[in-house]
Amino acid sequence: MTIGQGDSEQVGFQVSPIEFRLDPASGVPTYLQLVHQVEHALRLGYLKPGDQLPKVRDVVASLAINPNTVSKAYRELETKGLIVGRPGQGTFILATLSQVALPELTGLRRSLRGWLAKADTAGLDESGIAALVASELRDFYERLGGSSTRSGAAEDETEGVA
Amino acid sequence: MTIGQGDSEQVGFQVSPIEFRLDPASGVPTYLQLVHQVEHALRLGYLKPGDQLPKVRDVVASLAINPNTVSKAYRELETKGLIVGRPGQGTFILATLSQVALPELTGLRRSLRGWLAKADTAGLDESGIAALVASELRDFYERLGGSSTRSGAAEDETEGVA
DNA sequence: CCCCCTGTCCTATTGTCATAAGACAACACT
DNA sequence: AGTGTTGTCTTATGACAATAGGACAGGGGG
Repeated sequence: MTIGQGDSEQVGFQVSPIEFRLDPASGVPTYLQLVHQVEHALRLGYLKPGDQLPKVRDVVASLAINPNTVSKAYRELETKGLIVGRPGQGTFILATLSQVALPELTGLRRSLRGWLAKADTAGLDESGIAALVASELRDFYERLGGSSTRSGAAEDETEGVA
Repeated sequence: MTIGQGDSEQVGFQVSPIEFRLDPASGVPTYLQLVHQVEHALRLGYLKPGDQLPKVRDVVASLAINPNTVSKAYRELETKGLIVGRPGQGTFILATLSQVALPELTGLRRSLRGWLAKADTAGLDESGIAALVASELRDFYERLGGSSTRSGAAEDETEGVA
């Protein structure tokens, strides 16, 4: 039972490997939160070309928002060339934003978890950690002025970790 | 009498120890960005009770925004009991949100900087780092459900990168 | 073929954000 | 007392976000 169309590859996930969440306190528009979450997943390799995004009506049901809001988010992602919507089938990933190999990313993730545990132990709560990270992240890239140790230029959107 | 503890000297800073910044791409309303920045500074100890915030008209001048927007931010902070506005004088910090002693926070900051450098070297750009941090931060507190693990002191430096 | 599912589009309405321009009230200093 | 500074408030206007409700178009399976 193959799900994939006659395309060159197969899917593997009928249900989406991503689950949207909303943070009403962030102040970020709903449609932008959806956009950011897809972009984040693309950067971290959680989503790859061919993967299917949640169906519009599913997102509507799970988040209790308006179809137009989801549509606006998907439209924005499609404009960027990241996804494509196919009526009757669903919405699918086209490109990737991943920059780092999986193993390296796993290492970074693990050490970051260690730091988080340490921050938690020190008494910082989620807001405090977010504040500290946001502060250092800003300082870090302010000091660099855009020049990374590697190469790479991208000045897309930035998302406050708050 | 005014609220100032001492009456002759309490200053030390005519100019505020905080400087507002705006990120138009974040989607966060301007007035909320100001609110968040003050709260962050309070959590990290950059601002303490008695400190003076930038004058409304100064913020207006430096950020090129409307006085009403700054006023809305300050009003929100005043409602929360964090600051107080005194006509003719300025706006001042009332409470603190700091949760961690300075030395511990400094340690956390240092190891975080190390991690950031490592992530940068690995090829992650600002957006990628923000994505990774946001992802792990969410996972971390999702797993805890709100219960912190603070018991002992943190002594081990986060792995790698000194 | 027909029906259902999918994404997409339309109009209208409501609420919030940000702006402009001006006025007022409390305080410090001369 | 008078002047200038500072925070606060009012009114009106334009833009955007999100909603409701309905309609249309492409694709697949019975």
